[in-house]
Amino acid sequence: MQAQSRLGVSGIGLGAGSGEEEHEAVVRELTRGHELTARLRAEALLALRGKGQAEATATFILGEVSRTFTVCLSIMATAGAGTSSPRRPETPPDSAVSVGAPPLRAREDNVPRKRTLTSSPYDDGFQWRKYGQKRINNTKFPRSYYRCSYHRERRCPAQKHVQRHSAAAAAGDGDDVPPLYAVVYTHEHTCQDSSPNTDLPETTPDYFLESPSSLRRRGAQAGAATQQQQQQVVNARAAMEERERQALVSSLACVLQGKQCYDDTAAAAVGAAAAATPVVVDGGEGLDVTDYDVTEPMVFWGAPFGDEGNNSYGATDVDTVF
DNA sequence: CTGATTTGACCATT
DNA sequence: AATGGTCAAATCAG
Repeated sequence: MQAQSRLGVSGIGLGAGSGEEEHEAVVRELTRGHELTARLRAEALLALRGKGQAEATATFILGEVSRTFTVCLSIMATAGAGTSSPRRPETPPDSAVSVGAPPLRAREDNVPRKRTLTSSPYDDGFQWRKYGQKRINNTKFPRSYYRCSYHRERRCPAQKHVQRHSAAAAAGDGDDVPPLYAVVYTHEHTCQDSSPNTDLPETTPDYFLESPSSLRRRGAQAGAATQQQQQQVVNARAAMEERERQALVSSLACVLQGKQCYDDTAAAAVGAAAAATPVVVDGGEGLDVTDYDVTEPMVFWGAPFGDEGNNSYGATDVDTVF
């Protein structure tokens, strides 16, 4: 593919070019591979959506491939850190790049944010629920606001804002290049941290147990469910999710061992749980499928991005800067 | 019937 | 006042 020819011209052959050039070439090719893997992943997930084990297997394997690229890039970044010349930050794959343009001013709320540019903003391994959409000044496409689907029942604070990036799409290689979207993530997911209901307060507000629309509809009715009934619902959900998780673990164990898994129950559950359920392998070590997402290693959590510029993380960036 | 999405209104911040 | 972010009633979809 293109990568090979590029390797050739960049003189990465034995003894050719400086070490720094070689380093940059390797990073460039790894980045390219990472990017292509992300696109393949998006395509595969689209094609295999709802296909149960096949979907889970593809998710897992492509996640592993992606992770491999990530590890290599990480190693290369570490190796390159000692070089004398100042290195600009690695350019992550365009399928999930840290948005490089104008640094963002810290917000009052001090909420950690990360920005990515991706062609598959909805296949990030988490389940999201849209809660708003807004037209942003001087941009062609509206911005959509999403919250983690477990925002309510597990009080997961994760949010993301998705806005199509028109300039990047227009500058693409052709019609077959998928449009890019700027995604801003705020807060980390906590919905996978622990058993779902242990950290709920004794008096869990109705808000966290039932959907707003459902609450509204039932609000007029007299008999709201007792807290005990609500807790039973939470426990039941947690038990169901735990069963799904166990099924996913056993299925992925089959995959890891190169065996076909014929457990229908497991296979069925995998389809439902693959996207958002952390996988725990035998040693009890967390193996979160979502960690393999290309967005993870190339962006970071921490203090809000940047310390200057405007307060609208991405308003103008998305449509005009790229 | 229930959960998800849409969309205009409202609020907070600059 | 302008703008972005969120809320919540209305609506849609399975």
